[in-house]
Amino acid sequence: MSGVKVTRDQIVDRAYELLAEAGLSGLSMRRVALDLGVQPGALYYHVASKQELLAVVAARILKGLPGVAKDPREAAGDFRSALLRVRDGAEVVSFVQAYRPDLLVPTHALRRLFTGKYDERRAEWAARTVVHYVLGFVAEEQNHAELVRAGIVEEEPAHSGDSDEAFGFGIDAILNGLS
Amino acid sequence: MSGVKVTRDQIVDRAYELLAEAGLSGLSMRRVALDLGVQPGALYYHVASKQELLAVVAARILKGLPGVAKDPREAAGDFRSALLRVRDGAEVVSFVQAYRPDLLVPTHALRRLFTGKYDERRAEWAARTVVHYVLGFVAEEQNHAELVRAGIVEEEPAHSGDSDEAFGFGIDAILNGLS
DNA sequence: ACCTGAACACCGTTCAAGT
DNA sequence: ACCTGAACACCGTTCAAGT
Repeated sequence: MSGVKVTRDQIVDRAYELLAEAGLSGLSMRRVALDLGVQPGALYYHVASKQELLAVVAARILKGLPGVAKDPREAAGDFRSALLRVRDGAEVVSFVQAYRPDLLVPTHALRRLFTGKYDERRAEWAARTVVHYVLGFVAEEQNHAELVRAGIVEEEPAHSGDSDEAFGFGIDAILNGLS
Repeated sequence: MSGVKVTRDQIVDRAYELLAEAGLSGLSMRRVALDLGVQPGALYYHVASKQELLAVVAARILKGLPGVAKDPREAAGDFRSALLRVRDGAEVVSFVQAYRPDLLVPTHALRRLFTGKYDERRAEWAARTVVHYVLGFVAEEQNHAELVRAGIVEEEPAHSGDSDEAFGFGIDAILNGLS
């Protein structure tokens, strides 16, 4: 009836907010449409598919990450922090890395940091090694958090600083081995 | 009408086959029920939820992996091979690692291998570092493969041995840094 | 150009009722 | 004990028709 106008930016904004608030299972095309006061089909005039939408959302998750990082350790930490800011952030970014690897800033930034020590091929591999570790680590953190939230799994008594230490242990080992 | 009997094993078997053949998007409770000639609701007498079913399927994916591996490098390679044998294997195992970490053999095996060099906490961290890397690496490999299969992304001309080399580069660096 | 209305082909899960 | 039938509350995507 009404014929409300929607922009691509509004769609991306709402999708990002839904992801942050409700996680990946709460982010549906139909819910985005409902929140924007529009029929589901209307979204497909602005966005080709949910996958394309997720790619743009992933880019937004990583927006603000330094294109040129100081050192790899800090870059990995910033990467993890950005992922943790949004529910299921690692899963979304992990998918997009396979979908549109060019959209992901951290890999570029890390590759540049290794370009001095290695040839181009190995610098790429080194960057991906770090990225894979971070994504794997945070994916487990967030999957666990989702299960706790759903009441399927009980929270472990281990205090939260523990996972920071575990994360640090891992990248230190990796960066150590890479140099 | 008919009242066909189904066992939990049949359900798990069919779920595993569907995953291997059609990937995670092809594995639905309704499809499993259809293939077994039973109504969807019947499955819930044998299995609490799809998540529980996935946990058992994940255990089957990793079945046959040595509980006591020779060295970490070989253990990591075996782990990757097992994941690659089934479509979306890494994603399924990644989820189950957060759901029921106790079910996963490779983490145990790797932890044991590090128990000599480290105290208990660090041995656990070292094992998880390797596991996170392997899961992250294979998840990207398989996500990419799914997108190629769906025709959403074109296959890259890089020959397949390349990813073996990239994988080896990563674990070598990690294991190097861990010792 | 952009949206509605309505459909298509699906999901996971629950539960009274049947055997 | 185990299954059916049927519902509940959803999905992503397409597309003729309207404005």
